Amino acid sequence: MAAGQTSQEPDRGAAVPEAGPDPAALLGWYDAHRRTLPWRAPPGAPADPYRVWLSEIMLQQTTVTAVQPFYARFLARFPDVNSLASAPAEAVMQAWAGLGYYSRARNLHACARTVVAEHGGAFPASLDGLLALPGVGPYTAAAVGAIAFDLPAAAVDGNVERVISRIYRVEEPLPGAKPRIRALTQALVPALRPGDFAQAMMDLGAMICTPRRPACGVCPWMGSCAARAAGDAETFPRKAPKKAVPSRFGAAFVGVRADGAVLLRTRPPEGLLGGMDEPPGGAWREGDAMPALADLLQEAPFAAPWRPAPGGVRHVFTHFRLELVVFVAIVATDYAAPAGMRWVRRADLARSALPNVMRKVVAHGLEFAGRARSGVE
DNA sequence: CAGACGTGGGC
DNA sequence: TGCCCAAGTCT
Repeated sequence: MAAGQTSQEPDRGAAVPEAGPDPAALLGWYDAHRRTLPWRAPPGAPADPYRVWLSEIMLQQTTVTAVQPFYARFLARFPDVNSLASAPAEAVMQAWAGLGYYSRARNLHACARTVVAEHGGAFPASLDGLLALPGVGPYTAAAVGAIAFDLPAAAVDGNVERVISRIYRVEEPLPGAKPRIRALTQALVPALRPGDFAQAMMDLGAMICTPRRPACGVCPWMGSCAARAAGDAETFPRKAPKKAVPSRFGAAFVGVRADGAVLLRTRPPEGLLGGMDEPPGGAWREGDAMPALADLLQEAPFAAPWRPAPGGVRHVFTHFRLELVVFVAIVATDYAAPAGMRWVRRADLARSALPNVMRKVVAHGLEFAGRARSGVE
């Protein structure tokens, strides 16, 4: 659609919805068009709270496509809350490596242990009980409550914010509009099938009421949508302008043993990539350009014949861009790991808790080491 | 409450 | 390339 003007008031002449959105109409659409997802119980079957909770945590700020393989592997490895609670933290971080937002994994593990220690292994069936669990906020508590326990809770995620802001043409930008959107949503939650209603709202947002080019022509609520009537659905929800993301620069040091093993350490438990593995690295400094190689080399974790691998590694985080020079040094197989670090054999790298940015660093360093050893450079 | 917190895909 | 987006939570 044409985006239309961005600062308009409701058109006096525009068509106006004849009635409010009907939850039953949405449920009817859901029964016919619902997505089949691995964490979803078949129609009419009760949902497993553990699986619902696990999927909701994984899906926070993460696409269904990205979650699917992680969910399958994770569930195979930790089939129930007891197996997760009794697992070591490293195993959980390893299973989460690559999914991002690693505090979710820490909180997931803490949550499983809380459920086992304080709730006898059963998830609390109340909103307050769920909300008290680590990593469970207003959205997740409502989603698990509605889907797994039939609580008439409003699970308001990004999909629902988009759907509701269009239906009612909410002019206030996010995040300020959240309380209003939540109240508007809560008023629609049906006493029967609240879990299906929650999932229907998400499917509607994901399949029909999409951020760009919404398929208003096949929407079960098209007759009740103020934005559709005004022809500017795509401009909702209104959002506060974003800030520019700064760049940071630094060095990573990939120590490679003659037998191919790589030197890794584990990051501190809190903060960026908390609890995840990495090759040792220097500080990441904000700026406009990469510091001189000689300056970066000052931060080498130990003395070795460090050489910069051509190209480096770029990565984009939510709040900054990162550019790393990857220094590589090949050392003897009997070289002892410095304090706080360990040698990880090539075959074991896949089972380490390397976040993707650090996987890129290791791959880049190993590629250069391989070429250097075969004398191809 | 604004900022921290990953990653990959679409356009 | 760059910007936006995706089932948020915690501090």
